[in-house]
Amino acid sequence: MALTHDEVIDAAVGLLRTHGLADLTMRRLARELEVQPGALYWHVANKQTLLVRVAERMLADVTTAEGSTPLLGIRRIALGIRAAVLPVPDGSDVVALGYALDPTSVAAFVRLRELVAELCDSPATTTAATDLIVHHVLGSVGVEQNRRAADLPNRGATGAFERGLDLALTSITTPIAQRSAHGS
Amino acid sequence: MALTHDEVIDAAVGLLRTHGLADLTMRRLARELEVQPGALYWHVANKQTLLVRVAERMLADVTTAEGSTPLLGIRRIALGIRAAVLPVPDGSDVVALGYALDPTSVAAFVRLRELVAELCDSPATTTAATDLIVHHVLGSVGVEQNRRAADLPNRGATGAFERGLDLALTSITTPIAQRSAHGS
DNA sequence: ACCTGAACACCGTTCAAGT
DNA sequence: ACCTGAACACCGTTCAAGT
Repeated sequence: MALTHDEVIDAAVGLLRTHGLADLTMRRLARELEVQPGALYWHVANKQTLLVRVAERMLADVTTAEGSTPLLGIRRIALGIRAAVLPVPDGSDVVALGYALDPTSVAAFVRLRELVAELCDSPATTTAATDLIVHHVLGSVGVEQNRRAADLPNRGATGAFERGLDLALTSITTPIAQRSAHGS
Repeated sequence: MALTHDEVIDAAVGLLRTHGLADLTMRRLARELEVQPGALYWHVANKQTLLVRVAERMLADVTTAEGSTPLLGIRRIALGIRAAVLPVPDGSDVVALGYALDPTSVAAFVRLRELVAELCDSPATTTAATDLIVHHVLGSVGVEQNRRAADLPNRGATGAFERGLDLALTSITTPIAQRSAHGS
């Protein structure tokens, strides 16, 4: 019975989850699915777009349920994304690629931006604030995952992440009144 | 005459600058230096540590000169890191790896943290704020570089980056008084 | 001390040809 | 429509052996 696109993506996520990016190869994936490597290219254009779909799938279950306030909703989604990506080796690299190439393909990112917009006074500020939060989430996870892969300690990473997130959130709720210096 | 460690790193930076990570291979590097691939392993332990040295070299010339105020100094270093990394394809990936594995190996990161510390009331806050800034810089550059590599537009990227940076800086100078909601 | 030669176990992608 | 077989042009790393 014929292979489907979804089976390919599911197998790719499984491979990433258990072995990391170094072992998520087209050839290994083909072996897992018991087809020849060339068969995959009927279902996906190339490895890059495969990875974008993998990112989508990884974040598909992040809850975007209504919260009491926009700020709490933002916080919950940020924590949700972190929780979804952290256990998947090299997950932050894959999701960062997806965010760069197609930020609207992930519901959690779209919902995050909507909630941020409720607290911002212009689309430009909304974009800047959303990016700040997403970069912090993916950057933090990336550091943790790179260190883990190199057998380095991650002491206090969760606390540091949450403190950084709160700083970012503080800046969104701070009126334009107290603005810091603008150089050059 | 014998190859030196520095010649290897310089050639690696050159390869990255002109062709990106996909073409920065140990074999290609060896060809460039007119040696056999195995020869490189006398000078570097493996590709991963080579990349960490490449990151160091990329940021070696970022100016950490004294500014009038800590805030302006932070801003200048952040812009300097961005300017150094942006023109090097996949530079943000390489530097992010370096920041994760050995954040003290880059003078610009160390100086950035010192300046942030002058505005923070605890080491924990200093860490969170420094990470927030670094993640924003590298995340922004990463998005731009991934999009460029995929022939996607980067309209208004510089402005969006600076707005995000200013949000992050605002949060540092905002007293603990006006703190945003803390959930769960 | 520094490098070559040669091997080992892999890659992503393409494409004629099969069913 | 979907896949095989086979090829093309590559990878990182190791290590005996040479100088």
